[in-house]
Amino acid sequence: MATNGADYSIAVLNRTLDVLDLLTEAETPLGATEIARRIGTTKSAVFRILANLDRRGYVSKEAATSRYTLGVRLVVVGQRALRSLDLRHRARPVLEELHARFGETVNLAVLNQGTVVYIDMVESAHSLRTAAAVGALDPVHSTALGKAMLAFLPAAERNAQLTLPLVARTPRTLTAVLALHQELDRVRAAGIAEDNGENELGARCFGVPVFDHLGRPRAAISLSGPESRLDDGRAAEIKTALITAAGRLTAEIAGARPPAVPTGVKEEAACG
Amino acid sequence: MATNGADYSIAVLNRTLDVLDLLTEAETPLGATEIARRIGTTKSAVFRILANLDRRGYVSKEAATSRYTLGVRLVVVGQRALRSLDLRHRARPVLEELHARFGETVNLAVLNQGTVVYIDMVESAHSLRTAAAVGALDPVHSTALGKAMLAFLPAAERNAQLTLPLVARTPRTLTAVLALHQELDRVRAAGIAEDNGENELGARCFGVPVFDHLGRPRAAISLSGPESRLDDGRAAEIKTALITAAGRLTAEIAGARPPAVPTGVKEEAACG
DNA sequence: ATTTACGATTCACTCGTTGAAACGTTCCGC
DNA sequence: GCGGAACGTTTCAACGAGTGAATCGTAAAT
Repeated sequence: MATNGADYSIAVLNRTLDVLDLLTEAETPLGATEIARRIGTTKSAVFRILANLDRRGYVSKEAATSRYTLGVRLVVVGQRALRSLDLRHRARPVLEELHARFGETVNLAVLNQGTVVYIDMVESAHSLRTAAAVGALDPVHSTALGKAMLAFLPAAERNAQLTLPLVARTPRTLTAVLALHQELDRVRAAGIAEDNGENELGARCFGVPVFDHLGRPRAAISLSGPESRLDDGRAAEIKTALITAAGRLTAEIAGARPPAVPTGVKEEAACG
Repeated sequence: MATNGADYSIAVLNRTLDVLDLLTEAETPLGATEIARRIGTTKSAVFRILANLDRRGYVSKEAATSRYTLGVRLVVVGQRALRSLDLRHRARPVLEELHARFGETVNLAVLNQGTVVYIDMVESAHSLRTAAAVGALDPVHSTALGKAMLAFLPAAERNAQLTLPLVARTPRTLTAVLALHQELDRVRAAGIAEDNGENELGARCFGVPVFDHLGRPRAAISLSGPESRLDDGRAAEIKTALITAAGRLTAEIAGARPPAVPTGVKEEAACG
């Protein structure tokens, strides 16, 4: 499809975001030349962009080495972004309730740029536990959270969210697109996604999508823990509880909606 | 002085950061037209900027109303920015130690764009306590943290960090530039800044700067609480402990340095 | 001491951002 | 229910602005 091509794209702006994204991934401060090389531009362009970002506090230049890091202003903006996610506020009590009932780690995540972004969580008190962090990222295809949202996305968008090739996080990760799509069919039928050591060996996770008022998956909640504690005996109860919880959340953020398993999410524009 | 004028300024980029800064301040989602009006540009420019930011997840467009909020990607970048502040890691034990000893709220902050940015804190366990949040902002002129850093900044930069007019947070806030400079002279002489209800009535706070290897104030730590508990009796002990703690931190981040009260920070380039 | 590589700076070119104007839609008041 | 206002969206020609190749000075590497 696409009348597109280059939309409303602004070159400088995209390069700027490339710089920020690169600095976000980077483990260590980066120099202008290296940044230019990695994002495929010239030194001078990057240099000027960095000068602008620095002046505004969005990046920080190490005085000694002239290398750059993410700036303090991004902490301010990021915290503000986090607090303004009202989804997070509404989900809190639901997460806490699930945590109280099962004693395992409970997560809230959204889909962003083809990755799962953790927005909130309540960690298990067990010493052996799964743990994520706010703002942390995980692949869509190897997590219950990702698969839960993916499954209920219109087919076109679904593919757009996949980063090919599907990297194997563990030997169990589904790396074949076809296999993943079949898995997503199962998820859609069951209303719940499952991850058995596909993202991290020994960890099991159940994820359920939360929908907005248009019936589009806007987030997902999950419960995760070591396989040893999440045996099939407990699984059934947990799954039911998750589906109920997600339904309640959907009902709340969507206004008034069928809270149960949404069965009818058809491909593309289901306006019937 | 300035050969400047417009430096390496990039128009689109500055406008983009204006948009982000505006969305950061905003309490509610904003439309393109309103943003344009507030930052003084045309609708179409803002619209295109927003389209670009949206595509990258830096802002989020409410599907229903076409109004914009800070995006999830900023949560990711912001959390990363926070974690990459190694100052924060190093300061943690110092903050915890001060908190353990006095049982009051202890803060770590840096100067950014003329405001105090809280980077980390350990909150008092008392029910009546001062409380800030990571990423929160406060004025430089009304806080002990701000005054502590301001006092040791070269005169030129000091003025650059002041947002005039100095707004009165309380009746006690110093709003006269001259009075503030006199206060900063006292802070410089004492090596510690004090805030007696200047930022919030009933709250008292002591702040000490932390220096980098060039002797420039890079951060400040503070201890704050209700005036009722921070009486002059305890103040002396607290002040000494703060100065010692900040000295230790300075020594650590600056490499090896005179950890005690830095007395000789002269105006401009003190390379003697 | 020599070399290399980096950050910083310059400048003419031209490509891409600009802003005014117009379109379609939604929302409000009458 | 109807007019109007205000919004988000789209278009387009013009010129201002960002580009990148080349250069300088400096700091690290051999």
